[in-house]
Amino acid sequence: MAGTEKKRGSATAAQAHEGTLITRGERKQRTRGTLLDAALKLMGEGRSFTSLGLREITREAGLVPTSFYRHFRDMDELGLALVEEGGLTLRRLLREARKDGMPVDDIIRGSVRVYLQYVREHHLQFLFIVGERMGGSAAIRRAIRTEVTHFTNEMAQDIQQLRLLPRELATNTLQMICGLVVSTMLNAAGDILDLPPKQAQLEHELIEQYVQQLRLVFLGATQWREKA
Amino acid sequence: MAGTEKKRGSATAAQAHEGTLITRGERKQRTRGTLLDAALKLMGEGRSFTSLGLREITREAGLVPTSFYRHFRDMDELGLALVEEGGLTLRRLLREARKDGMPVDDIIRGSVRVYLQYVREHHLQFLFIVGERMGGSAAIRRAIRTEVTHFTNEMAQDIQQLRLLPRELATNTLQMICGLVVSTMLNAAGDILDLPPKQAQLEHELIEQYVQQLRLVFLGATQWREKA
DNA sequence: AAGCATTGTCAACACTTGTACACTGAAATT
DNA sequence: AATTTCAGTGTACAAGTGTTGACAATGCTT
Repeated sequence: MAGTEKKRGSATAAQAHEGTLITRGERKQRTRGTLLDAALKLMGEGRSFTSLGLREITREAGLVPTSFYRHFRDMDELGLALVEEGGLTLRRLLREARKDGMPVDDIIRGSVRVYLQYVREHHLQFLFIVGERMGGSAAIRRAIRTEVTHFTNEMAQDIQQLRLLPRELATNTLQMICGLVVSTMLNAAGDILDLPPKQAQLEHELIEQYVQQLRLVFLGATQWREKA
Repeated sequence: MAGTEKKRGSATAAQAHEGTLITRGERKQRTRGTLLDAALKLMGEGRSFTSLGLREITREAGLVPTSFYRHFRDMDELGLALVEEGGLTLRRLLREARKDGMPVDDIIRGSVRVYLQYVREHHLQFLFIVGERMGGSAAIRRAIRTEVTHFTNEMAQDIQQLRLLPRELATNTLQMICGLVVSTMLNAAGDILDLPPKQAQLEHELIEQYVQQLRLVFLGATQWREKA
């Protein structure tokens, strides 16, 4: 599953003289990417991944149907590749947030703003993750769940290191809290991406609601006392 | 959409003498139900609604494909009927909870237990609602959202009447809180229904996590102060 | 009792789908 | 320079799809 790299090590005199580099494996990965992008694009047009067909995707990618098999055994395998890609996108979100640091005056509102901008920048990936998280095939749901759990744990770790919450919270508790935060934000992503365009008013209300929800969660977190 | 009742009022000598009542409209609604059940059953076997076909459903229902059109214009319309059915199931949940009253010693854990039992009793409906809430067709997502919003508002009303939270909370705030509660419980339903069977350990941990999350939310709610 | 309305059936249609197999051309290996 | 490997092509097929139209049976109306 991970490490489909072959070894492809030696790399003799491959990408030699012309501008467009041409080593074979690279070309392969490129059209593989074309397939993934085609799937995402179709989802962007309102289709759900589950309803996509192999032929539809190769058509969109400008390939002949049978080429599909050179890259994926079936649609489920392509879906798993998309999950992996999406997982990477999630990590990058945390990494960037960590680097930039959050606005200190209103951490939560700032975070939500940054988050939603990020969601929009990668809206196809989020469309896929949020849409298939509960509706997709068993294998894909499972994979997404794993990815989201990892994300949650990383977030918990970050919060601990940045001391954003009282540090007497047990690790389990912290994870539980982050689970709530993450599911809320995935929910938010789904709602926002589903909004009819150019509805600034509705959008603002939605955002404000999610800001409040997160405020509530963090308020609860600061008051939390471990059970007896 | 609502009120497909025709008038069917007069009801001459219809359900006359035999045990099985046979009035025409009744028969129709019965096979209509068979179609809905067939769709739900197929989902229960791991398929997602979006991936179901009209033929598949009539086959499962023991009908010929063309009969489908006597009841629904297309799959989307059947989906909307399922949403309506699901919405009804949600209301019943609130109604029963209201009637039974909650255990006073540990309201939250009790509620979660009752809720999850209810989810299991109607697992097909929840499978559908939770699964298509973010992944289905635009029309279906919209309908589910409406239904969930209504549910949320009813819940807010109940909480207010039962004085389960400090009554100085603004209506908006209360709805915001209930929104968080509802999305958390839908999330819970999705997780629980996706659990491999006979995994009592995992299940218990999951439940405990959701109990804690709701505790956190209510803790935050009792501490909430309206913004300036 | 006669006529109308409507649920369900049957046969057929034009497509689309996933997959198999043989083939081509060029990159990679020898 | 000769040979092997393999991403991408072309053709073909069996199976499944949504939809049409004409028809049968039976409940409902008058």
